[in-house]
Amino acid sequence: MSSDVSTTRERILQSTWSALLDGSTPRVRMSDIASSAGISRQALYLHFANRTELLIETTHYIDRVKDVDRRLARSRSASSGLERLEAYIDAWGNYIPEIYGVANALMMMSVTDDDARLAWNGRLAAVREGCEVIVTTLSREGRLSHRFTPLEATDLLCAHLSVETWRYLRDRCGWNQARYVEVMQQTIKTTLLE
Amino acid sequence: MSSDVSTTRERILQSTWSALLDGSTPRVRMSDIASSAGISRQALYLHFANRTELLIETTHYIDRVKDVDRRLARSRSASSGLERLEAYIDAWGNYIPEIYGVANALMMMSVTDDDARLAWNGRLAAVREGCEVIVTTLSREGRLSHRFTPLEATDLLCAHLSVETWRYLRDRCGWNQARYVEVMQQTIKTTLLE
DNA sequence: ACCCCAACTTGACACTACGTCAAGTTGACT
DNA sequence: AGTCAACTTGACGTAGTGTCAAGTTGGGGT
Repeated sequence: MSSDVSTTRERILQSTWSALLDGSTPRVRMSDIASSAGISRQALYLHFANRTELLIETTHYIDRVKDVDRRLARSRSASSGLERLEAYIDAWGNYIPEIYGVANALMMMSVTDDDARLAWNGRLAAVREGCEVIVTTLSREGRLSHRFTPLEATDLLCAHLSVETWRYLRDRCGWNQARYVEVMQQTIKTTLLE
Repeated sequence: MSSDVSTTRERILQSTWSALLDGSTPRVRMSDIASSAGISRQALYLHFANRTELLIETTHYIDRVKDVDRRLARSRSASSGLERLEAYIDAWGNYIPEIYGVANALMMMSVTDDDARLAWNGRLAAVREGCEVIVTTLSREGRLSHRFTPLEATDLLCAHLSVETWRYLRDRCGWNQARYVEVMQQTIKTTLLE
């Protein structure tokens, strides 16, 4: 029945998330996810058309479970540009660890799979939109550095807050999450503000 | 004869480089490289043990052809930390476009292939060593920001100069190479210096 | 009590790309 | 004329994705 379907579906999504969460596994296969969800590999395809769709649905699952909207709400509702910036860095910077595994898998699929590329571009566009609002607010308040155009400032903010930069400092350099956010707060403000 | 061997080998390395240089190709296959070098796919394995070895040898080929040592010499020979930093950002920032294709291919192989991972880690270690010298010099001169430890400053410098950040600003945001270097010069100095 | 149907299972297969193996061919040098 | 290194062709093994076909199973409706 339909409640069974949704239960299995949730179990698959949860398994996908878990499998990708601990970056230890180099490449999570469909069969890994299936056995971890307690079903056969072929049964995955009764719920998701292919690996890309499964990954995309998993990002939506994480957004729902971790309530990404609530996290970002504080930034949107802040009055000053500076408060918005600080809230955004905090919210997004602390959200990256949650979606990193799936994001990374999607990024790698983007090389060969158009759907994966589109989906990942969509996620980036959403982050960029958030950055754009902040930069516009800062610009209007005259707090934006004169060294960049608002467009460049948005690009730079996105680059600082990219998953790749997070991975570099966390994985490769061994920073802890709190220090990562702290340094990003400092660095981005030093870079972007007048 | 041996001069033929070296000619074929060079032709393979050149083909690999060219094929990876225009990021348009999603994933360059061994057969692509072979036909572009005018030999059979199997003949590649007479010159290189596997795809990873071919990629690693291609990075060395590029280093040789583009004379990476000469490019970095100006940074090493500069007297002040600031001059070293500026020369390094210029040299490395303008070297990234040359090795990006191969670097990216190596990074992607690193997920599944240990040799690729080791080789890429080695390249990063070399860059990091360069960054470390600069940060140490700046620190000794008292010009380093008090916001970070020298270790953190080195990490941040590496992150700013990472291939990933270059790709983000160049590919995704469409920056031109000159502006990328210019903004990196500004941003890194604003971030790291007292 | 019976049947049905959706969710699942098992097993087989096509596809791609890497890497290997074996049996030629070719051409320059001795 | 013969040898050897560089190359060719063709076949095969492997891993992982995705597809197909033929069962099995258990809960619900009649």
